Amino acid sequence: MLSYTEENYLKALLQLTVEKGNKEGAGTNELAVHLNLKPATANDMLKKLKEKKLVEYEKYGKSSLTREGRRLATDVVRKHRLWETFLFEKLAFAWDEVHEVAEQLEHIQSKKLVDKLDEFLGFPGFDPHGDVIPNARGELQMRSTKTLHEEVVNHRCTMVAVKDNAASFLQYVNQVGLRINDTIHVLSRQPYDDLMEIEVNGKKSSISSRFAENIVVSCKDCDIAKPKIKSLNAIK
Amino acid sequence: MLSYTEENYLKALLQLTVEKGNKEGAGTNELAVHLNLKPATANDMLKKLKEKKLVEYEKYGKSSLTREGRRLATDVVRKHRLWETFLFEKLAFAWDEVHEVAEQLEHIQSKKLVDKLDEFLGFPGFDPHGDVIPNARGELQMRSTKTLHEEVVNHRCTMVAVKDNAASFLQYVNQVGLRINDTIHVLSRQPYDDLMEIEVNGKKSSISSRFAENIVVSCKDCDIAKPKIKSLNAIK
DNA sequence: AAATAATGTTAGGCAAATCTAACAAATATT
DNA sequence: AATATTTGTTAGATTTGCCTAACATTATTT
Ligand SMILES: [Mn+2]
Ligand SMILES: [Mn+2]
Ligand SMILES: [Mn+2]
Ligand SMILES: [Mn+2]
Repeated sequence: MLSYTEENYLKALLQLTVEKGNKEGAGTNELAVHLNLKPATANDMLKKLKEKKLVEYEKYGKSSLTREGRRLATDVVRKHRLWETFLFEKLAFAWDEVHEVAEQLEHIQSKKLVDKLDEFLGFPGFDPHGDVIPNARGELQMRSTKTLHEEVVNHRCTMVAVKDNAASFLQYVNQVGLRINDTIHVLSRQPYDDLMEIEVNGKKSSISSRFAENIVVSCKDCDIAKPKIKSLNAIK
Repeated sequence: MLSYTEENYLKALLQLTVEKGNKEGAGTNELAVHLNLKPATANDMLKKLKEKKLVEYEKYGKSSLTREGRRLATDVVRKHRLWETFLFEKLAFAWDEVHEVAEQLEHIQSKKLVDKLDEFLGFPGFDPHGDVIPNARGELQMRSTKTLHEEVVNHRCTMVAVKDNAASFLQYVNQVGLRINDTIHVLSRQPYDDLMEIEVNGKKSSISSRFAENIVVSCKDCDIAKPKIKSLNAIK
């Protein structure tokens, strides 16, 4: 059985590696900053989790999760996102309020509770921020990581998720009138500072590059331009 | 802010005093047994909670909650019972499974969550075991503490709650076919060992005194016999 | 009243998770 | 290459919540 604290370290490592596509692993300081702790503390825990065979750690190297560590971390993420969905869908929390409470709820230990909750919510695929909810087998599907910042002028794309879950950013997104699944029309982009003008539901807004980098989108217009079939291992 | 552990001590004291009508307070050993800890540990915590003005404690004396301690403890009980109701009503948990999970959920800190949950459940008055759910102001109403064991032969009474929340007892109650709000007809009682014969929903069962002592009932037949109005402070 | 049993307290210790301060290694800058 | 900066490690200390073992007090029997 993992402690509340150990679960948080595993989750942090998952976010710092797999989710960010950072294949080499996370550094001790990086981990400490992410968890709001001192590097010395993170260092102790990395050694402890290595002992438990949940983390691969070598002195002065980058750390990453073992298969077992990743499984456990994914389960914490699954619980986090199911609870966020519950709070949002059933208890009418705003999307900028769910994360904080889910940080606590994700540590409740009861297989049955998670499965029943999943069922009660109708086996949702995504949480209120558009993030994929891992399935009961602990598998986490990856999704488009393309951001609005990379979108082409004149294309119409769909907002699928937000990258930053901080309440301040989410409230700002609300203010702009953007919601998951909305269609965004990119009207223009200033070459100097990448300031974009967009239109959503008939409303025009100017958004900074920092803002645009935190909106994950998918775009049919782009997909048509690219070849549809990525024939990996086609030969052989 | 209270720790998980401190909350458990306050809740234990509430259960050992107010709920059991034990006005003088609870002893250190008693508290330790209730929490599955050693007396030395409970002793440390009593001193700590006295410092925080949540508990009244004197060396070699009985301990009890201060007004503030009682308020906080009642809030934990409120959360526990709301979560039990959620698990039972919304997630289809059996009544013998809810307690264990609620022991964890009761420590989640979010005023908004509790209020929203209460609303979502339709402001329930009782949990799946028939226990009163304290209101949002932290007030806990008292209810009948009369047990089936004290019931009169030939009377018909209503099962309002169970005293023992252990899964083994609750499953036994299921087996007898008893549920909250069922009408119990007391058919007979053996003077030697108080073994009772009862009838519920057309089904007859023999129950031990130990069993009967853990079924809380209310009885119209008895209430009619007694005077209805208890004129406290009638004079003056 | 004395002996016994039950209950409660203290001292000292341990493990988990955190910190600070000093030091070491790796990386970046000049 | 030398220096400076960033990153990582170690040692030692602290807090919380728990324990055991010894001792003290209170309650119950005889
Ligand atoms: Mn979140
Ligand atoms: Mn989320
Ligand atoms: Mn319970
Ligand atoms: Mn209950």
